[in-house]
Amino acid sequence: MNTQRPEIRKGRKYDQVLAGAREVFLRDGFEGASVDDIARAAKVSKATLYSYFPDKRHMFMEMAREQCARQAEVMLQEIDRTAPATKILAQTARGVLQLILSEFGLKVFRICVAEADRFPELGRRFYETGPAMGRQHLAAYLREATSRNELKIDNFELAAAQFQELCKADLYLRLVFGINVSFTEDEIETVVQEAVSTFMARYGA
Amino acid sequence: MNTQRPEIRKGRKYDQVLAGAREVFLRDGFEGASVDDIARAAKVSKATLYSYFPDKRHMFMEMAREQCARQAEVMLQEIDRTAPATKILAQTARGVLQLILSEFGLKVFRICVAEADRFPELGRRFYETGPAMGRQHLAAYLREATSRNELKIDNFELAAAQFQELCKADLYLRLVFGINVSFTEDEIETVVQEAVSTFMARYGA
DNA sequence: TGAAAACTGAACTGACCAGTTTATATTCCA
DNA sequence: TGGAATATAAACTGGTCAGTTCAGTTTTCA
Repeated sequence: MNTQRPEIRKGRKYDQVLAGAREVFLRDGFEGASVDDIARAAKVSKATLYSYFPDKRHMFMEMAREQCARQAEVMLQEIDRTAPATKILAQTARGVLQLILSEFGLKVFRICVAEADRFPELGRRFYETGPAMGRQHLAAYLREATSRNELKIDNFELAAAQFQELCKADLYLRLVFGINVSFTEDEIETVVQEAVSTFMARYGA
Repeated sequence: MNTQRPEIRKGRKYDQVLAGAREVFLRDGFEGASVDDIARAAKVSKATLYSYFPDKRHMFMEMAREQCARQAEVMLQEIDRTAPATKILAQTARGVLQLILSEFGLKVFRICVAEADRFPELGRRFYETGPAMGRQHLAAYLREATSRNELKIDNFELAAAQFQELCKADLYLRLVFGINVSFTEDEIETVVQEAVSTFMARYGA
């Protein structure tokens, strides 16, 4: 998936720049963020920014890529792969929801959706390092569980995609469109359990 | 749901204006669309635009609201409510997919997602006239079918939301992030059938 | 038919912004 | 320690855009 190493990094203030970019992009969105603001937030001159990145878009893309990688790593560590399927699925569902319901997850999603047709590379990269990556890991698990007769699945990729979608039921659109700003543990847990139940009703052995 | 009648309509060129707004907003997005372009496309002066709408946002909102209502109406007419559940669900799934995979559906979704936090009313209205409306109709059907023992459901709203999400599996994110521009009938039909199968596995009587 | 309502075009205001340039200053390391 | 790499501040270019204003024209309808 790692298309190629861009190796854009040059100087000692690179991390400051990414931090400033993260702060401003997440606060103001892509169009809303001004490069001058980012330079100010990063305590760096505009010329320095432009020595690291060819333009604002690449600045955003690097910031998003780096954060996604970080978040994904956290999520994978938390999962206990020896437990029974219902437990693993519930853990996975909680992980997915924690990520996509977080402020970071939501803001990056918004920006990537908005920019995906003016800036196709951004959309593609987000899809691949985000949802597609998660789905692949999940599909791999589903294949394992099927091979030891814990689950019964033909189309692993689609089943994984279905599970991901089931996790969002009710909650995600309400968040994305600003009906709710956050949810209680109970609301989340209900959706998690219902997602697992529906999934297991179809795919349980 | 109809918060209040705005009754903004004033003059004889109102429909031209909405048509121009639709053309330009869907082509260029919200930020990308310029009011001068809309005026040009609508063959109307800018001053006339601003006599109908207080600002660009309200222009967009009216356009979107009117289109959503139109699309929803079409969808509801197509459904044969006397058929067995699997058939009705499959029809519904096809309807949902046709709408959300359409150029219009996608573009409006993109714009509403992007603007939802700068312009909360837009997000709310889209959610209510779009996904929430669809879910309500579906939940009402699920209640009927449960009462005649065709289905077995406790939480109608959540089940409806689950079904809506199942319809999107795999396809929707690939469209939103520009991995695919369109899908074959076969791809769609597979997702429809799998959505229905999973749903019925859990909720079939 | 004539006055009121709606519309026009074009200029204007006031603002914002991506990306470049340049002369100068700081930091690094061989 | 001195040259190379890196960073800075600030001005500048060339552009975009929402929304207003106004003098003048067209349409409507009583």
